[in-house]
Amino acid sequence: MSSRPVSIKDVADTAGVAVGTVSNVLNHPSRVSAATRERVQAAIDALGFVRNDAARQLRAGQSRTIGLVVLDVANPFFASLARAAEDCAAENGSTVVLGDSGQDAEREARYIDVFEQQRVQGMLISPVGDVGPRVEALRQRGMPVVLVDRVDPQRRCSSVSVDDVAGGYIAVRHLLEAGRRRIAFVGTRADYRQVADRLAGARQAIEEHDGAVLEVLEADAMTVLAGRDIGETIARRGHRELPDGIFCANDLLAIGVMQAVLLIRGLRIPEDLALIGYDDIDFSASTVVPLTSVRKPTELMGRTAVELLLEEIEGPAARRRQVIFDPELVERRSTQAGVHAVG
Amino acid sequence: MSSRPVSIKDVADTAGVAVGTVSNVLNHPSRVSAATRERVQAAIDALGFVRNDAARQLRAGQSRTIGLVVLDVANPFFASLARAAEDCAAENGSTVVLGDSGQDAEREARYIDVFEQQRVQGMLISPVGDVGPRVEALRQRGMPVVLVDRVDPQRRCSSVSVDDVAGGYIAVRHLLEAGRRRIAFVGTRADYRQVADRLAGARQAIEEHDGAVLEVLEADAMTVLAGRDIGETIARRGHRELPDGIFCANDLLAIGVMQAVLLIRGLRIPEDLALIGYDDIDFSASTVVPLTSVRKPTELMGRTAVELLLEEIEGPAARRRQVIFDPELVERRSTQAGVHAVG
DNA sequence: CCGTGCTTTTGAATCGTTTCATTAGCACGT
DNA sequence: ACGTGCTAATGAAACGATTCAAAAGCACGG
Repeated sequence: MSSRPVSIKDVADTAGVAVGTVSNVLNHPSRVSAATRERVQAAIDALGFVRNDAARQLRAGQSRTIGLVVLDVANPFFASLARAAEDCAAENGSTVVLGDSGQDAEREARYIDVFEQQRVQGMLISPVGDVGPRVEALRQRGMPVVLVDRVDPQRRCSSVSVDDVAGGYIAVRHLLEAGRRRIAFVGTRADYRQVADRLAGARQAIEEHDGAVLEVLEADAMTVLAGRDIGETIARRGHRELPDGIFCANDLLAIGVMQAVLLIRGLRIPEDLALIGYDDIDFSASTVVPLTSVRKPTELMGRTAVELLLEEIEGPAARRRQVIFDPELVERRSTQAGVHAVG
Repeated sequence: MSSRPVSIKDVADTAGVAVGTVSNVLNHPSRVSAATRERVQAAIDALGFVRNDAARQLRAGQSRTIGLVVLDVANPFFASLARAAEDCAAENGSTVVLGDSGQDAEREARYIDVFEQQRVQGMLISPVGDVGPRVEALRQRGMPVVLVDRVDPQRRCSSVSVDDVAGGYIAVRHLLEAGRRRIAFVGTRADYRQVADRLAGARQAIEEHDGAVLEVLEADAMTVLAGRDIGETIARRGHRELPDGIFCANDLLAIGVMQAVLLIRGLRIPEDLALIGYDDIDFSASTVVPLTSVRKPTELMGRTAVELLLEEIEGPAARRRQVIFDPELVERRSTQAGVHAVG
């Protein structure tokens, strides 16, 4: 039974060198002669020595860890953002540890506290509610913070986010370019700013195009079921009142709409009706008619967030930057051009 | 500009007490008089003191953190397992930090190393490949480890996992109880043990039931697309060769099969064909015909994993336990009883 | 005034590493 | 033999918290 954890001192004794030498083998191998290096390495292996990060950090005053607090790991957006952040951090010799707040402000606070006590190099936070004061306090104590998927209205810290107005614009312009003119927007009642932004973008695209009209349909929720309800009411309309292009505020709604219009009325997508969603969830590639969608540049966001953070870690005086990405269109069959059955 | 991080010494000076007293305020408030406690607290607030976990840990020799290494945070199973583990850990005064190996053995190894250097209390690992030797080494150095979603063949450490044979059995028995007799199993060629186990369970249920027959259909992959291919070949069969119950090795396959049989042949689910999947992914509740599925007791697994780990942390001599859960059936319309159109 | 039995406070020692000024060792030219 | 200029190795100090034996403070009875 192992009695006591193996320390650098034990290694030094076994190898017959001073502790400083062992430390040098670990951190500055070039300063140590090859022979000694080997002897020390042998002792390390024999004893199963593992560096104590607490002591190392205490002395160094800094760790090589980045804390990432996300709203919901189950959300593929955050999952793949985390993946990208980890990759980028690894390339820079750091490690990302993940905390899942689960949309709970209390848990979020706990993770922020834990990470601060652990003296992480910095934090990436996708905040639940208003973390303004909290972030302000962190910054005052010199902790670098970058907001993810949210901008700081007061520009106190850097952030990466996505322009949902641009996303809505892209989506509807795509419908217009495919020859559609009677466009419907399906979303909830501005619960989220995001929905309102997407609608604003949609309006903008419509206004730029003579003869295009936009109709707004309000769903109960952002779910497949709510989408199916909307789809059913659309499917029951007379031929003249049918839209020829539908933009849904997220993919779940779009999938619901698709299920309803295909099955109830037997409408054809995209011939009778072009359909576009938002978020590009995994499933959208696998629907009966593969769904065109708008997606955030997730990997890019993750990498950029880490880069902004490292920038600030290296030069605390660095200017705060709000990086706002444009989302990108993912074209699939649901909006295929050239098959519009002009009615 | 803050010059130097605030230490317990600074707090002591400001409050006019000794460092030991400040430490006592933080860790054993009852030992300190109310007046002093208040004075110290005021100093802490004024200076914005945050405990240095590295120093604390160095002295204490142990942290209050549990490391969780998962195969893929984007997988909802792990996401919700992590959530449950966090809850359970929080109730016991610990915090879970998450590392995503992304099915990459190298990243997995990195996280295990980092967590060991951080001297976490213990680790929960859902291993990529064979972590036998690695885990063995960890254990030798006294690091408690619990495997998740995998058993250690050599029983060296505790584990929580799911009995996929039982899952396959439950699924097919459910079909049989709904009056189906010509059952088809859709899966891949034993890529994963899991698929083989589910098939074994299916066979077992069939054997217990006179007059029931099982047909095995081999898909190219565990995807919606592969399921659609299988569904198409089924849909093209003559009436007599049609199965009346299909068990798919996962929900994606089942969804593909559903798309194909509904659209191509216009078969009715569940009247003509009962369909059951596996995993109970979010989407299965939202398919055109809501899909019956088999799910792992995710939350229970997360909590149990943490409990086993804590058990071992508290009493390193505790017996290793392999906890194997039975999966549970989630009934939805795709297997609804009493609507079988007997052919 | 002093001893006794409390509670409260003190501060040095400790954890395991890194750092860095110092010493040791060695080769070479004079 | 001795200084010079290297490289390699040494070991004490420092990081910031916790712990704990010891000291201080206090109330009270004799």
